Amino acid sequence: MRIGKLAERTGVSHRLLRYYEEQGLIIPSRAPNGYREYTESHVDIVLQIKGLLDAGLPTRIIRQLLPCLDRPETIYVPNVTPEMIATLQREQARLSERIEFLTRNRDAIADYLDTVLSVRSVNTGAPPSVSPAAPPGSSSNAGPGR
Amino acid sequence: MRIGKLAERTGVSHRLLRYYEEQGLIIPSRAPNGYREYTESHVDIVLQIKGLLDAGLPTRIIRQLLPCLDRPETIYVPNVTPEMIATLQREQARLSERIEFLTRNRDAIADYLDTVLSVRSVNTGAPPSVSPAAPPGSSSNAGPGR
DNA sequence: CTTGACCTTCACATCAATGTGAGCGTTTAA
DNA sequence: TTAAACGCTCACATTGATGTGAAGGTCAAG
Repeated sequence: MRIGKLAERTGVSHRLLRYYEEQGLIIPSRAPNGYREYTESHVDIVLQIKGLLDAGLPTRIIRQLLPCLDRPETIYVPNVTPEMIATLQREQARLSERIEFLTRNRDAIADYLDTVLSVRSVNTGAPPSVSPAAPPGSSSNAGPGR
Repeated sequence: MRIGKLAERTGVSHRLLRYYEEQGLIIPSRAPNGYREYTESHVDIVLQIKGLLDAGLPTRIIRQLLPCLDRPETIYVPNVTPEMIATLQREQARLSERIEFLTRNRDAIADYLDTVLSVRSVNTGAPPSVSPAAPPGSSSNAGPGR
């Protein structure tokens, strides 16, 4: 399929699809006339990219992650360097941290909503307290942060 | 404390602390000479902001979230509008989505690492080469629409 | 053949999060 | 009293993810 169709299927703009390509995240083939040609699997990949970007990961990392988020049989890359493994482990830890942090904050919001809604429905009495989320490991983030 | 101390305590640069202020995320008082004066609780708030930013939330949203993630005494339920509640509920859902997505991806990375490491420990010969990019048949995990 | 939809590249614009530095005032300590 | 260290504002620079538009090529339908 061509770029317009892929944009429609994924909800990602033409511009961004070209940007992803420029960043080395997708590599469409070209028709004789120069048009980009995408396959069905590109739909999944673009959705994946979109999700990771939305999750706050930079393209630089996504580029490294993508080959590892595929089906098990297709994934043994010949030249898997120790640095690559280290990067993945780091990123895995980073994701865990992020997940924890987001979870704590989501729960804090939930508590807040509970409090507000219950107080609202009763309209009097001392407002209960919710505990805030402590930020994770905090300073000196090794990787080049965003 | 003044801005230098806060920067040191939080690992956030002077410039960013002023930026957060400009964005309405922190509101220090001013000494007679114009210097910003921060309290102890600003340390926590800045750490909180840092974490949320790192988690991919924009300042615009953080601004709305912060009053709900604050210290117990401050949760005195101000004029909380229905729109505010709706925003929070939306953001809560968004956080949940993000958490799920990140979790799936983290687990996918974990699987990959497991595979690679176990293959590595058994592997005695050169692994067969594989097509460099975009192997067909990907359906591992489609991103959540948004 | 012309029109319109779709594609191409190139390039400038924008927004958020940061960095950096200039130019100037304040505090501190030798 | 002077220098170092710190603070202030203003403002331009940069990076990453996007938008937008110009100038033009391809192609199907009228």
